[in-house]
This record gives sequence, structure tokens and C-alpha cells, in this order.
Amino acid sequence: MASTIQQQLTYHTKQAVKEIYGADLPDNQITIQETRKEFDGQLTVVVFPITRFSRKSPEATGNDIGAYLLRQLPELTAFNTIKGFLNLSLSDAYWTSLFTTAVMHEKFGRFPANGHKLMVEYSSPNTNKPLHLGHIRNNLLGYSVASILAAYGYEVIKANLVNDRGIHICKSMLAWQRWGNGETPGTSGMKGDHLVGKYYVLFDKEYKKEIDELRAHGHTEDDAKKQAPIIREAQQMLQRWEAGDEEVIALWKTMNGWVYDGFAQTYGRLGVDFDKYYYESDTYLLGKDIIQEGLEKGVFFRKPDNSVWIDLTADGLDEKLVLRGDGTSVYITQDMGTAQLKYDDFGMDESIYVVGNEQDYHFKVLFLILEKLGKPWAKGLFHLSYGMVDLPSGKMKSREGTVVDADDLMDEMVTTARKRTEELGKTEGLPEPEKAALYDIIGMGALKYFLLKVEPKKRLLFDPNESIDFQGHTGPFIQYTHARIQSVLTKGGYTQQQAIVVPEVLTESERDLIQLLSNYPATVEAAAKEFSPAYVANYGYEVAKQYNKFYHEETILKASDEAVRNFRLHLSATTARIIASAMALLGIAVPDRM
RNA sequence: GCGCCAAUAGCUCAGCUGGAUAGAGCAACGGUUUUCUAAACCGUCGGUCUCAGGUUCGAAUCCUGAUUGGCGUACCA
Repeated sequence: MASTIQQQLTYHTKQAVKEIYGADLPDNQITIQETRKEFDGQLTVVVFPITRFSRKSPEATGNDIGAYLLRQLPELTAFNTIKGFLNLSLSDAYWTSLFTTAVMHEKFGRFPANGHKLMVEYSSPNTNKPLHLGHIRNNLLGYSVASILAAYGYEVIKANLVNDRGIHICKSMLAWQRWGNGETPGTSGMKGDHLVGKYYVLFDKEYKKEIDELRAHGHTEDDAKKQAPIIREAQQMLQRWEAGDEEVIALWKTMNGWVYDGFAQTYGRLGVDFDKYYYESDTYLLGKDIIQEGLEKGVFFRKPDNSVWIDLTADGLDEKLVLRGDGTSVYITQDMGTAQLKYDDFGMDESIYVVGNEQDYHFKVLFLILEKLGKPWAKGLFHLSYGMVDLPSGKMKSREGTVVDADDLMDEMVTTARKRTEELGKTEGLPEPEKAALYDIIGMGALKYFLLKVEPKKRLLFDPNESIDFQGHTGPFIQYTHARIQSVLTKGGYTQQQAIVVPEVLTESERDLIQLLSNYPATVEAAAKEFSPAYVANYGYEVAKQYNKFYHEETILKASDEAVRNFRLHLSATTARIIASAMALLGIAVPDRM
């Protein structure tokens, strides 16, 4: 692959410093950035670091280097130095050639396979309640990061570790047994996960009531929480589950089945999928052989009560329990075992856990332990920690019913999309099924973009009273730009096969658009390295915005010159393709009309 | 107490490994359509980048300390 203009500029700037000032300029001293709009040129070399070697003013140095570069690089047409910034103008021939040889290419922005395998574990729901807005963020992040890494050349495995057992599941089961009267999704008309969630909430109500009663009779809060009859019953149910009690297992299977049906619907609407499911009911006993291994290696130690610990105080952390005195697992025991299992199954080079930032400490400890155990794959583990989605009233809590339900929110988004679109009269004459599909694309696009445009680690505020926007820096804005381009292409009779003719001279908005489009691969790369879909989201917005500017400034179909018309159609088509490609990395569909 | 994370316009957010006068959107106000989709475009208004020091030719960005907020520090998951 030919070297980029940035690489050439770096090289020749070094040469210039060597020839003119007789000094070696280290690579990290060379900064090349895009020229700010208010100045002439497209690329800028920052000359301050060079003045150390030139012993001249920034302006004089810039002029020296600029003159040298102008002689060496035929792509350059002019330069100017302002306050220590050497602004370079590249010829229109350079930009059009960049466009036809690279940007226009079908696979522009997709990297060749790099031979590395990577797992993204995300979603990982509990099967005792429906998904809420926080889960949507998790799912979209996981799906998008997986797509971005695949585009960057990884072989990606999407995994979902389902938390399908434990005391929280037994709570729903017990409440259903007690108050359900045999209610099923079929008899109630409720989506399975919502039905099960209803009983989880009922359990909690009863539990709270019992706690209050006990406290009224003089128990301490801690004691009341342990002694409440209903929680004891749930614990007994968990023991029966672990003992393989047929009745409990049957109920567990039935109710989990309802939940899975519900989740499948929600996942389908979200457009996320998985290559591999792990179930905690299969993995919760794993990890004990690793405990043994750690004891033998002297990484772990046993306390008199028979519990097993690791001392991480030397690493600035605490002592951490890894196995209970009675020999049963804790959370981290399972996670050690599951990490080993996943590696044994796939042998991946890297493994990303998409989990909320409340578990930062847990993963820090987990990764450190695996490293101390000498697992060669431990250094490939990464916790993609994201911020919680908060409501104005604070954190969402399923037990207390203060959540924004995933299904409700999606319904609302699609309904709003329908309303907005019909107000604008955009879909008159369209058959109903097509309308419905379009509203789904727009509503989901608004929601997904809203969640993905924000840097993952930042927490997100969602105000249910303020609807998610459809104008400005939003998904629908980008979708609209795509639809608008498709409309122009259709009217212009454009086909991809048409040979491209390039004009001699570009307008500023054409040049800016080409330059922006040419940044697509670098954006994908940055997003992949930082595991941040936000880069791609914001890039898509920039492209749409720049295209709209171009669209308003120039006429396409009625361009005076046939070559210009042809070129602008190709430029539009390429813009649409890159928008569609970038949005696909976010799991956002783009319509051909809206 | 200790640890991790965040703090940028009234609100929601960008700002890449330090680089020019800190940028978008929303909200408010004004303008643009007999011409390719006005979910658009252009303009006005809006900032002591939480504070105080430090490093540097240069700091929203790096370092130290404080303040505020979130999370964690469970033999819960």
C-alpha cells in the first residue's frame, strides 16, 4: 500500500530538518494535523518543536520547511506560516486521485484479517426480570464493539453468559408458586420476562414487609434480613435446586423458558446476536481446580476455617476470598473457571468483558489473580467498563420498579418516529408494512445513536420526560442524509458501474468532504483500539453534516458540466456508502427514503 | 477511612498521543424553498474548561493538592 500523505510529510519534514539545520528530528516531535477552517490549506505541520534545531523564529522555520516540502512533494501547491503553524495546500489532483484510488473503493474502512481471535462477552442478563435501559446500553455497546473489531480485522466471537441460577431466580419462582395461580405468558398475555419480573417485584414487597415486622419486634436490620421467613424459604429452594430436586428444576426450566422467549424478542428488536451462550447453571461449579492449582503454586493460602484467600495488599488491593470455608464457590471463583473455559473453547488472543463500572474492582482483582496464576492469556483480558444510565431521580432499581423498561422504551421511540414522520408528511402513499419498517428504523436509530454517541465510561443521564431528539446531532439526522442522497442518486440515474470522470478543480465543500471521508479507516482504527463506538458515531455525524453543507452549496443534477455532475454523483454515492457502513458498525440501519 | 472514575455554554455532549481565537446539538432569536427531500442550511446569543499550584515556548489535555458527584471497598452476583 502506498504511504499516506501524512507519512510522506513526516518523512520529508525530517529530511528537511536534516538538510537545512543538520539535525535529527525525532518522530514524536512531528505533529501533523488538519488545518483549521479559518486558514488556507488542508494539512498543518506544527513547527514549534523544530525551532530548537533551527534557532530561528517559528515563522522563519516554517518558511524554510515549507519551501523544502514544496520542492519535494508534487502534491503540494502552496504553503503559509502563521504563528508557528505551517499550513499546506494540496492540489485538487491529489484529492481527486485519493478519492478514486482509495475512498471510492467498496471495502474502504474495512481492514484485512489480522489473524487474531477475540471474544466480546456482553449482555449477560439475569433471568428473573426484563431488560431495562441500562441493559440496552450494554447490549448496544457489546454488539457495536464486536462489529468494529471485526471491521478492524479480528475474528470475533460474541458471547453471552446468562445468569440463570441463584437466589434471585428463586425469589421469582417462590413468589410465582405462592401467588401465581398457575399464570403463564399464554394465560396472562404478558411477555415472559415481564411476567417473571412481576413476581420478582412481588417477592421483594413481601420481603420488605416481613423485615419491617421483625424490626418492630426488636430485631436488628441485619438480623431481620436474614430471618425473614420468605428469604429463608427462597434459600431452601436454592438448596433444593442445587440438590437437583425435580419439582424445583421443572419450575426453574419452565420459568426460565418464559424469560428466554421474552429476551429473544427484545434481542431481535435491538438487532443484537450471539455466537455462543454460556449458562451459569453449567459453570457455577467451575473454578475449584484453579483454586487447587493456586494453592499448589502458593498464590492462594488457606485460613484455619478452611476458606481460601489471596493476598493482594502488595498490589495496593485487599485480601480477597476465593473459596468459602465450606468449599463452595463465590462469584470470583466462577469467573476464574469461566475464563479458563472460554479460553479452552476458543483459544482467543483477547477477551473483552462488557460490564458496568460498578464491577471495576472485581475485574481488576480477577485479571490480577489470573496473571499471578501464570495464565498466558491473562494479559489479553480487558474490562470494557461503562457508566450507569441514571434517571434524574437517581439510579434505576428493578426491585423498586424505578426502571425504564427496554421494551416500553423501544415502543415509545417507534411511536414517536411514526408521529414525527407523519407530521412531516413523508410517507404518504407508502404501504403500511413499509411504513412500519421505516418507523422502526428511525425510532431505533434515534435510541441507539443517543446511547452510543457518548463515551462508554461516562455515565449517562436519561430524562424520561424529555423525549430523545430526532433533529441535530442524532441518528435520524444521519439517516435522513442517507435517504436524501439515495433520492438524488435515483433521480440522477446513477449506477455504481458508471465510469468516473474527475473535474480539474474542486470546490471547497467537495475538498472538505473528500478529506473527511478519507479519515474513515483511521476512525475505525481508533474506535477499535479504544473500544469506543462513540468515535464512529461522532464521525458519522461529521460526515452527514459536511455532506449537507456541500448539498446546499452545490447543485448536483443540474451541474453545468457533465464531468462535475458525474463526479458529484459518485461523491454522493460514496458518502452514502460510508454513512451506511459507519452506522452498521453501530447496529443502526439507514433507510433509502424518510 | 482507603481505592477507582468523572467534572467543558442554561441543558446533552465533542475536543486524538500537550499546539492557533475551546467546538457541535438542543433551547432562545433572526434568515433561507416556483430549482436535487427544510428531520436540512446560514446567522445571532451563550465559556474564568470546578478551584489552587506546578511542568512547558505552549495546558481543557500532563503532575500535585483540594472541592463536588458517582461507584466500589460483601463468605451477594
